[in-house]
Amino acid sequence: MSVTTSTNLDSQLTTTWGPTNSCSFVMSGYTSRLWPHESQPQFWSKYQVWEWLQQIMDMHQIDASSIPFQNFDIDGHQLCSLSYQDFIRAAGSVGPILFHSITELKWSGQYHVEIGQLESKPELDYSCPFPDVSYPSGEIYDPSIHPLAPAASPSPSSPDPRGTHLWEFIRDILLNPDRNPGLIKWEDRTEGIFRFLKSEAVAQLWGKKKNNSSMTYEKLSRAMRYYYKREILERVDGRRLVYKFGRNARGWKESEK
DNA sequence: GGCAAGTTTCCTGGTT
DNA sequence: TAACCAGGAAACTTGC
Repeated sequence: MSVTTSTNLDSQLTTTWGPTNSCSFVMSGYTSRLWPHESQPQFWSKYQVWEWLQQIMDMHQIDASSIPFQNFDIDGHQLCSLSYQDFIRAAGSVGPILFHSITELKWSGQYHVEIGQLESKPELDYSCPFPDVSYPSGEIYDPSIHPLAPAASPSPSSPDPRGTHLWEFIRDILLNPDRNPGLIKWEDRTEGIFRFLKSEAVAQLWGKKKNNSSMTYEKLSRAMRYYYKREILERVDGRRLVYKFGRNARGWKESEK
């Protein structure tokens, strides 16, 4: 049995980078480690469900790879309709934790409805950092075409009119933190130093973009290392999962925005 | 079809 | 021991 409407990576990515809620991200400000209790989980988007999962993983220090996120390619309404057994089936030993969390949130949301007299649907309340940006429904977000990111600059040696190179893909994730749910983060923004937080997740995203479901971080990192020679990346010795943009990488500096 | 660029895949060996 | 890093070699994909 699967609680997911689709278990393929496509759906997972739609969840991660999906257009529908690309701007609806109050939750990106999760710095307090709280999701908006005002936002009833019934109204969550797929993206928000995914973020909630990430937060649970973080809070309980559970390895994100220990549950199949694609099993949660569902929106808040569907999530709330899952039974305890459904959670067990979908997330194994993590299921009870998820069930407990969502139950609490449902009660919390119900309480807010009662006292708040259905003030407004949370989805309508989301601020959008990119008000001019909209994505056609059903289209997977491609960070390389986001207006905030400089147009994917041609690679130093040859332009690729079709799309993004790996380093541009990485750069564009970094430049769009609201769509970067803890995958990669800047270590030193001014120096161009960044670190992979979820290396395998990034690899899967890259694999999705290249239509290659067997992509792994091992392979991705090999491609990254080829950039050293071309000075698109520089080595950062002694630090795992840490890379630095080199002199031939374009478009990552704030001054270049 | 040939070529080049940019990966992708596999591998061995070293480091953390 | 696992995960990651480094880099060689060959194969593959794509555009020209």
